[in-house]
Amino acid sequence: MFRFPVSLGGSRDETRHDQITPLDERRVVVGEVDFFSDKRDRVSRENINDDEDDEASKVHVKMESSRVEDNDRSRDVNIGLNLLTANTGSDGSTVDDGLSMDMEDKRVKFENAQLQEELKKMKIENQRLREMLSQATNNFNSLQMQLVAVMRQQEQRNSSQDHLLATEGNAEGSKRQEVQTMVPRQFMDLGPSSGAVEQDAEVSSEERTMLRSGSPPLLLENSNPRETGKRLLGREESPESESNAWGNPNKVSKHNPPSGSNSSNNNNNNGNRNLIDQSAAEATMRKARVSVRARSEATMITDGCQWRKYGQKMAKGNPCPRAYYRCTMAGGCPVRKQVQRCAEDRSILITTYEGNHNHPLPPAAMAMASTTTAAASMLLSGSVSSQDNLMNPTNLLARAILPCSSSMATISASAPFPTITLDLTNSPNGNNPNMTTNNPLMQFAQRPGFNPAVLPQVVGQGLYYNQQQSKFSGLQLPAQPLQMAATSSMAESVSAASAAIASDPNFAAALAAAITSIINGSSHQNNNGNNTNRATSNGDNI
DNA sequence: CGATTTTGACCAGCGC
DNA sequence: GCGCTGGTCAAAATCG
Repeated sequence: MFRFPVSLGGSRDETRHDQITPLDERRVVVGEVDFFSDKRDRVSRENINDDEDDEASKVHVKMESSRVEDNDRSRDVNIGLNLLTANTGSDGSTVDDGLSMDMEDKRVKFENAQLQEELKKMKIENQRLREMLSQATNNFNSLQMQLVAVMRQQEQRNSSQDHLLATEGNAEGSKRQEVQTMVPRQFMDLGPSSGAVEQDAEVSSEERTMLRSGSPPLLLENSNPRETGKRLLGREESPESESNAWGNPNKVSKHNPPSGSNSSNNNNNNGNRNLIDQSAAEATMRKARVSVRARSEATMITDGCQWRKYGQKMAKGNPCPRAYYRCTMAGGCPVRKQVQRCAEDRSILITTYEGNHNHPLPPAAMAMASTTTAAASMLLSGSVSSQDNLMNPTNLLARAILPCSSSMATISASAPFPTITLDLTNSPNGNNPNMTTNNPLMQFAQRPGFNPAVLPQVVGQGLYYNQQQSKFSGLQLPAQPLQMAATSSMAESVSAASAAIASDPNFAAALAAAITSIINGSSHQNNNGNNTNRATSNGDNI
């Protein structure tokens, strides 16, 4: 377990190495045998550097082929000129030139055929290498998930018996078994394919209604029905993307009283369960909000995404206006955020994220997405029970996301939306003065030149899971065991952290230490007297 | 000229 | 029913 972050990063590197090395070797074999000699003939003439790597040589191959064609054309041109000269002479010379031209043409055609054949081979090889790469990536993900499952098992073993899950009855036990088997499966499904997004869009509103009708009130209360009716139709997003927009659950919630009386119906729908789970999780994730408090003089924290401001309002009780932004990195991306300065301390910028990106993200933006997604998962997973102690998954996950989060991650019970607040202001009146010195993250954050507004990127850096991952992270479904929610959230958090290690070498050491401390601490965590986390479930459902 | 921001209007939920 | 509020829209203005 201690080696988890390191081994993950290492495994990823090794995986990459394992992937690349044979590929490179293979590529060298194919490339050198097929092209190198041919290349030398021309390279010697063209003074092309022989020290190119394989990728470059691949590109160069294409250039070579094109150059060959150019040379062929030039030959043709020269021949044509000769013919013109010859035509001015005797007929015999014309015949001779015609014969030589045929020979030349045949030779050129043969060379072209050879090159095309080699190109075909290269394409096939390239395809095979891609398949190998994707397979290796899938293997990596599955292994990662298995690791998370193992971690979770160990955590369960170490956790006390009065865990809040015990309150959910014995039936939970069987569900736990399901969790441990389903989670890796889910991760296996997190491949690059995006088809499931469309699948979600195809889930009928009735199914969603049934699903959500069994939700705890938390998952239902946040109806945002503004986007129903005419406005819904008038939105710029396509109907398909509309299903991913955060307005969609509102329509559903309108149909569903938050009574939770239909939960039995949900249990009867095991056939469509996975599909429904995903869509509902997605909807749930959209409703959850993650608020990041950071000290920044800028108007907006840097989170790597492209945002377009679509509104500004004066919020009650705050002299500072609240700005509304929408993600513009992809058309129909449902992610939005609100930016507002804190009324009490205007140096604090409060950024509230909502929704999940439906498009790949650059590394910097992945950070925000992964942080908010993991935090939302954390929030929702912890919302199932009113019991709150250190064994509550909320706290576990808070520690996973922010090892220093015992006093940094708070969940609002009063907000109209379930909102988790990641307080990165590190205010002097913080609850845990030792936090910043004991925690690698905060040590990192305290480095000179570190912008606290970018901390979310650092915390969640690298979780390159798009919609698929978001769905996975949102598996906190009403009919799903809480354990599953906790596991998935934990998995996501760990994934985010491990991805960060792999993607940000400068921060690898600090994060590795942080994650190590998390994992290590999970086995004996009830002792934290400094925990002041107000991780309470949203009040409406309690 | 396209993208982004500004800003007033509009809509729906909620409380009284 | 009315007013308040939060959230969104969309035309105009601005920016690069």
